[in-house]
Amino acid sequence: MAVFSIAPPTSEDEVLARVQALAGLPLGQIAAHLGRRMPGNLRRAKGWVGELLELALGATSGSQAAPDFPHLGVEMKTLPLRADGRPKESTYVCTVPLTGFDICWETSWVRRKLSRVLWVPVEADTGVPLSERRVGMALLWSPSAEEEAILRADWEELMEMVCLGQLESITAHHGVYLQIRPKAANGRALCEGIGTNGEPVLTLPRGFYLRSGFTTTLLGRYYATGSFSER
DNA sequence: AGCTGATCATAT
DNA sequence: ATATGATCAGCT
Repeated sequence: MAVFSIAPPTSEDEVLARVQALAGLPLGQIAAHLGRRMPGNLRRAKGWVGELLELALGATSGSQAAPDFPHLGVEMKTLPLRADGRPKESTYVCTVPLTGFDICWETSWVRRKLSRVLWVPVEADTGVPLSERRVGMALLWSPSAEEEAILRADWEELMEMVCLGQLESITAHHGVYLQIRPKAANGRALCEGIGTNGEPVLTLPRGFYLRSGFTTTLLGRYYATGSFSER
């Protein structure tokens, strides 16, 4: 079957209708419908599930630095779930601007990315074959005032360290909801950062991630007693 | 078992 | 190299 594309949705309601139609479907069925190859596992295809769902929903992805649904300002994130329904991984948000020019939360990349997110839970229990893992009920989310206040505090604390040349002392232990971790092809990948004396240095590229504890709480509000793919 | 640090693939 | 999509795997 040939790969074909699906037109971008024109409203949030359309996004929701499409993603709700996927709820309960196994990834193998979605992949077959879209003519996508099924990897045996995700070891060498870590982004496969996210790319499949982007295609299925009509996201105009690619590697452009834009939301998945640019016209709607909506970002889509898959959320891999353990057998018990809790997210098993943190969620990558965006690259950390290591040259320190992004100093305003209001206009920050993190805030823009997280302003409107379509969370799409997907079964990720390694005991279940990839093709049999099902899509869950999605959640279209914006941070509450309380959530944003904590995200902002995390971001400001972390970015202050970046700007002050304290990058090398930042570990994944910093931050309540947000953390900074390496985000690179490998340990030899380098980019420019700020050294301890303000001088340019080469360092490992980093990314902002949302802790899985945060996304667990997000889902918990909506899936308190519900089943995986039905509300 | 959960978490941190490291890594994999693809497009531009 | 930097953006997109993330998960892997070793250590505590």
